[in-house]
Amino acid sequence: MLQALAPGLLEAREPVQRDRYALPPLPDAEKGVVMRFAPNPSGPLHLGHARAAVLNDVYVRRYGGRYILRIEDTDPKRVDPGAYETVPEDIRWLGCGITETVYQSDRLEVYYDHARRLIERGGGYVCTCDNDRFRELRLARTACPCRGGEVEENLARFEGMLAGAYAEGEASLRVRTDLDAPDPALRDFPAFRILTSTLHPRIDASVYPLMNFSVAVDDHLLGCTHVIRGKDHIANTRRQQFIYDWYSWTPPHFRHYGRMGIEGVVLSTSEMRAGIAAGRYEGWDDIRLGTLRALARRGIEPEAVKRAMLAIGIGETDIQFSWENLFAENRAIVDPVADRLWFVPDPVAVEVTGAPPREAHPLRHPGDPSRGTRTLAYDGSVVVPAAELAGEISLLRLKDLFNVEVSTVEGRARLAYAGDELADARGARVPIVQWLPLDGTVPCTLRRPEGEIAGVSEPSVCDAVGKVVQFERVGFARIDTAGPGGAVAYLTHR
RNA sequence: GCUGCUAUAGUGUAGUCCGGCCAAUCAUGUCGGCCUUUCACGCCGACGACUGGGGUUCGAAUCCCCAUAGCAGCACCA
Repeated sequence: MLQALAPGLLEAREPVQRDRYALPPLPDAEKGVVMRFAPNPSGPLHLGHARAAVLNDVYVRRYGGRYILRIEDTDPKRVDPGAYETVPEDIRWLGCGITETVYQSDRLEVYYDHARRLIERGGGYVCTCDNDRFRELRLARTACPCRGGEVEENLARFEGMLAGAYAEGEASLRVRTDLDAPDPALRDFPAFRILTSTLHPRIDASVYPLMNFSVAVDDHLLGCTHVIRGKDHIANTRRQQFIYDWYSWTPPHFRHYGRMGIEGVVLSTSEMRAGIAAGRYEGWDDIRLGTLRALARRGIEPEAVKRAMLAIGIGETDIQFSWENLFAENRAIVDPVADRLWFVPDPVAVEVTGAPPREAHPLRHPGDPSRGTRTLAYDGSVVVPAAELAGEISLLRLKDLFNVEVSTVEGRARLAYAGDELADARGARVPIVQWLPLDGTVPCTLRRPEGEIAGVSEPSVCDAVGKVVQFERVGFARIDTAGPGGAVAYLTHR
């Protein structure tokens, strides 16, 4: 219509209707990309990891190419053996298109070999200085005594490190950078250390590469074209640049997104582990945690996480992640598919007078009647939420049943049949409440981060185990377990 | 302290590179209304922001400077 009347107007009014989930283009990506997600296997993945995993995944899908999952397990102190299982599981749940998985602990010889080459090029030296001493020298922009050594000597000392000639902490291999670098963090940073006090769960080793070395070597060897990571790595990117320079390698394109704070949950893996050990949390999927498995348990769809991350994008601004935004994404996904079910919180049993038994047939989904109805047999007594009887209410409608008058006799509420007409309830602007037959309920606990709500649900809750349903007038919930003895559901969000 | 990054409504985000089309986009949120046998979904409307101060310019959210704030790094962690 408008198109016909004023075609020009329509066009003018359409200013780049940008896709909320679109990401900016990557440079030099037209011929495909190689990207990686490189977590430390210290525990299950959380929302912070999801951002990196999703951003990289989406770019690989967009441009085509390889997506490497690189397990960065070069610090045995920060390896949780269980994470070798849980990390890939979480990645699978998120739906990332990983094409290959690499374990850094399998590649120690590669790193040793490159260490030798670095030394040969004059880019590395074995340092046996005391830590505090070195720190002072670095701040003073002064070379430490080890820095001037010959290549042959450094090579020999490095082999000594590998052969066990030095104890933990006695020697390290440093990258020769620029002592005048304005940022002290860049001056002759370490590339390898000796660690014997903690055993590695997968390998027998005592000389480990540090992150900046192994990451630079792997990114190059694995052919990474683009690296997207958090802003906290900016200093590392600069450090790694020195390594690329020593080998005359072309570095990948780097992109750093801002810090993401998450309201209300613990994100630190060590803190979560401590809480679980202390019994404060039930496990890694405790719904008060920010792990992906906790989200899954609550009924958050991976696609919702993905969309929320894409909406945030790769901006360099530090942001505060808001659950509201994630919930909105999830609601949009779940609302069209979730079956409706009645959950009566804090149920009160009440007798209803004046109406013979009959059946109610609420729709499974109001937007799709073809999905059918459930059957609830009213036979004279019902349970309703206590909150509905609390006020000065004189009239209610039992949903899909009939209207009732509310009265109080000797301190107890009683309901009396007040007609079938929906219009009466509408006209009186009276609440339409969920109810259940007194003898046809299953005990149901609705668990939320803020606490549990005891209630009852209709028996068909047992058919929905593992699914997200909508408890009408309460919110969406994932049915965790259910049987004749009772059900446990987790509130997803309202 | 040193080094660096960032700064648009409650939250997220577009616009910033290449000043004017920005009396600033979209989403979410909150409030109000409509629809509806759910307080869901949908629809309509309202609310709400360019950190501050200088400068350049006919014109600045956009460029420059200063200030302020937040964050990060300065680990033999990733």
